[in-house]
Amino acid sequence: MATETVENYIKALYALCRESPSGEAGVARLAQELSVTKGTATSMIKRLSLARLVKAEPYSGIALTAKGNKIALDVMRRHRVIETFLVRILKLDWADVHEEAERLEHALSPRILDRLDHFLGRPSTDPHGDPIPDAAGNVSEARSKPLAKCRARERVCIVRIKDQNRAFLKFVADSGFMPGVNLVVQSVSPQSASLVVRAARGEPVTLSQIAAAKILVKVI
Amino acid sequence: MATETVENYIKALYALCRESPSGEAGVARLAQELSVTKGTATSMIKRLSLARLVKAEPYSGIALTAKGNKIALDVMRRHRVIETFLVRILKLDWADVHEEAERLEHALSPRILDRLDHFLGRPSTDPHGDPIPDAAGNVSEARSKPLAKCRARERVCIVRIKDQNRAFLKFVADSGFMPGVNLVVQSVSPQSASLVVRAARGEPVTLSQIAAAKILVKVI
DNA sequence: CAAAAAAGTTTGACTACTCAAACTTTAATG
DNA sequence: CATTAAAGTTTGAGTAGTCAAACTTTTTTG
Ligand SMILES: [Mn+2]
Ligand SMILES: [Mn+2]
Ligand SMILES: [Mn+2]
Ligand SMILES: [Mn+2]
Repeated sequence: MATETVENYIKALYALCRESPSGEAGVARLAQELSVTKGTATSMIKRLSLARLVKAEPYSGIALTAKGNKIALDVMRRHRVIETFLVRILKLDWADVHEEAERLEHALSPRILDRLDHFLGRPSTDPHGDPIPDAAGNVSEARSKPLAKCRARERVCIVRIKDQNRAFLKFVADSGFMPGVNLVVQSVSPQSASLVVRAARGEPVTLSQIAAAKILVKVI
Repeated sequence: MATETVENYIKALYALCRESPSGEAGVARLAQELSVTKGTATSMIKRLSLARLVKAEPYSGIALTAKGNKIALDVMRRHRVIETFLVRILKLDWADVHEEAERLEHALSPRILDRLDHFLGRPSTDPHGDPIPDAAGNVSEARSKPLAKCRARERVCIVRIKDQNRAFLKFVADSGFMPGVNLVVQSVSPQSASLVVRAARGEPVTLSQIAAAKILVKVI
């Protein structure tokens, strides 16, 4: 079994590879993500490479192998099932569960994970709208686009918040926004790089492009 | 925060001190309990001593300090709340939950522990009848005696099974015995070091003194 | 009580993980 | 394209935890 540290590196690598156009991660970002020095990250990459969890050439990009990818998906599955449990059953705050799941994700056995998943009714997404991979590692991401790309008068439904930052999640929730909530885009102002949206029975809220880029929606 | 390893040592020390007449633990038993060598245990004791979690003189007994005691009770609280959750909510087998809780007990934050405890209705004992310390570290052990000490025709109620061994728990459960179950002692045979007991609507079961010593009961 | 057994300690070595700091390679930019 | 800046690597050192094996102290027991 991969150690907690290895699982954290693999999960970070997965995310970095996703968001990089080349599909490869770099040591500097990885180190930053995990709050370790570049040297530490380099030596871990060497170990992961030896264990065939990543493919990496010196001074070049890092990519997960199939084995590494499966571990990343397993950890994400545990993380998201736990978040769902914490919010739905234990009524923890939406904004707090990420940190909690960050530790618990390493302590769940396959048996407990499955029971928990079953108890929750096999949820397909977590409280933030992040898709939950199934036990085999299949992820089905719902089609969506950033709210920032929407036009005035569009009617959309929030499907996902792509930021685990507590303050941001707090702000989003306080504005009445959550996956499943319907919005109307009232106006778009490219000059001020912001847009005004309104939930079903809520006040109009102004969002910067940056904030709106982290809210994924589908047209209804 | 104490590491997972330290928590396991402290918890083992707590149990060993309980069951020793002198109230002190020894390195050999500790090492055996944790499946490490005596040398490893010795060096850990030195570290725990430096951290003021135990009091220990070379070649003499080991005792927990107040600080160490509180950690032991915290870990036991987490362990038992988790076991209760696993059995009551996730429907895991009585005999399996100990191993699972052994890992999870190190990953629960105070916040999650409290929510879980609240969700379960602040249980006072775990599925094996072990008392759950409260958040302040108070334990209230129900008055009880070993089934092995009972006389023929006594009517008793099982309050606790003092053995986490899977095979033993399996046997006990298969015999229909659990905390809360009422028993009648049908006969006691000192010669064969065994006794025959019967649950309300169950077959008579023969138990060795050794097995009966691990089943705590109260007279009804 | 002397010899053997058990309990406890020390030493040297190893893995996993980490940092600081010096160093090398690659990328960016005037 | 020469010079910085950024990215990546190496080295030396340190902590946490572990083992094997030699050693010392205490306890048992014939
Ligand atoms: Mn984590
Ligand atoms: Mn999430
Ligand atoms: Mn444990
Ligand atoms: Mn128990």
